[in-house]
Amino acid sequence: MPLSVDRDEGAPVAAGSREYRASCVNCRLSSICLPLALEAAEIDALERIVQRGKPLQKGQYLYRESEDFQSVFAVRSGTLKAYRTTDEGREQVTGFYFPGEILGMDGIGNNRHASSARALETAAVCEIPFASLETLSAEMPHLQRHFFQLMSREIAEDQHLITLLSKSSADERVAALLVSISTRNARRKLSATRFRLSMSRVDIGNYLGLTVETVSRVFGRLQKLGALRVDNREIEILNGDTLAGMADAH
Amino acid sequence: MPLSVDRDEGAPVAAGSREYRASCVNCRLSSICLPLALEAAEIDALERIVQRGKPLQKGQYLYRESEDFQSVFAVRSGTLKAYRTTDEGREQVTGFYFPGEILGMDGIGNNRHASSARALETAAVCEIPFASLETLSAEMPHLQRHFFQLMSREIAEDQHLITLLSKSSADERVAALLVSISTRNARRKLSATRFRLSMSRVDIGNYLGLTVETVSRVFGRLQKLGALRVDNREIEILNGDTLAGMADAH
DNA sequence: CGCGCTTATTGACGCAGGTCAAGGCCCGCC
DNA sequence: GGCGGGCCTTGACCTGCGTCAATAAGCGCG
Repeated sequence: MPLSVDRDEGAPVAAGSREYRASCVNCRLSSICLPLALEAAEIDALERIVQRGKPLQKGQYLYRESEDFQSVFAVRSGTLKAYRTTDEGREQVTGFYFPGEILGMDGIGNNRHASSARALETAAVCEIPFASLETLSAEMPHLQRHFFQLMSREIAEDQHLITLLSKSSADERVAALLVSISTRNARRKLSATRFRLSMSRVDIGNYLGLTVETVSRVFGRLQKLGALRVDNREIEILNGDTLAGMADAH
Repeated sequence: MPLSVDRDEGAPVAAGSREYRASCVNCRLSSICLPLALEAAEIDALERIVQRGKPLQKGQYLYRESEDFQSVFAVRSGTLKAYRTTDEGREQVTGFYFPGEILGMDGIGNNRHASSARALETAAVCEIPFASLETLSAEMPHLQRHFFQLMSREIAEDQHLITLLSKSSADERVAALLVSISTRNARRKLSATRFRLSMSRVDIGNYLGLTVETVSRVFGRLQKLGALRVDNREIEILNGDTLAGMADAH
């Protein structure tokens, strides 16, 4: 019996049509995605540049490494992973993206995507053409600031992951990921203690610099400790403090 | 006998006064630091907001984690390291910054510095108050774009480091760092094959997620392979191809 | 509703790199 | 120029996680 069910969160509250043109105004995620300080007219202007495509199926690419960079994307529903492929063909997952979060910003630097992104489950995204965003930012200080901030936070998060990879044990890494997912769920008013992982053990391991086997064993250990209940991809956090303690130990 | 000597590179070509107000126009690093497309009037405007402080001595802080964020900084001479301290007091070096490079951008996200920065040797920096930079960016599209690009590249570089930490052996990590330093030297018209490391083995190890002992052993191995000549902090790259091959193996 | 594939768990074993310890060297300072 | 404290190297040993292998448990699909 599943512990929880994720629903389609990005959809405007009272829309439900097959049309993909939803509005930021009605979007439940706008508080995460947009600068709070925008005024109605500004949201309107922004709204006009945002494009909505048809949903991505599980496994479909949103963009691929070294493709021309045109847009950044906001997740409306579902989860995506971003990853880079090294010359020798190995993958490194660089992030998981949940509803309300923005991805693709690593492509701005040299006008081509520095990573690939694909859907971990059926997912919908808003496309934000970067050229328009730049123009608009020059006119709307709040928006400009917001994007500087978003990018800066991405840097700070990457640095957090760097620290994790460089200094933490397998247990600490997994705990940190679970805490991160839990926190981000809470931000989206979902349960912080029960959720379904949208990513496989392989993806988790890849992201955290561990093998599948190790991830699996860590889940086992955390369960034995009573911090967690794991039923395949369903997770219940039984002791958030223990977990948080491990997550930023060291 | 030292293999090479680094000189003060940031100084304007023909200045040499004790005054700290130098000009971007004369700065030999402007091609790295500034957007190429700026016009004279624009450089002038930028120039007016840039502040130059007195040089930092080795070990001095440029800024500290969780201090109020006011400015980003461009390195004029010397080298700095940026690092974060985890709750338990461990350090993680997140980057080394050479002349022409910009640091401090991770503080924009929540108006406080996400890392600390200190000088690895005597160093001079240009301070760029971020509020002024924002205002100016709104008026100068090239500048706005330049900063978006700088931040994006920082993200891409962090992701590179993530991959390195997650997937590479000790040898590969050290090789990658040396290649990176070499490339950045070349960009600044310094020797790509002979240079003096401004950071200690401890810093290198910390940055790469290795212990000092391992770093030392790797230097030994690379030397035995004939890829390198190491004399304390003096490095001579004897076989760049071997090194580059190792750096992005995997 | 059962076949086959992908995903996850569990165990046995080996090794890269961490840890501990000892000794040498560089460099600033008196 | 000699003293002292950091920095670097080297060796011996240990361990956490990777590797390999076998089994089980989910899940789409006919």
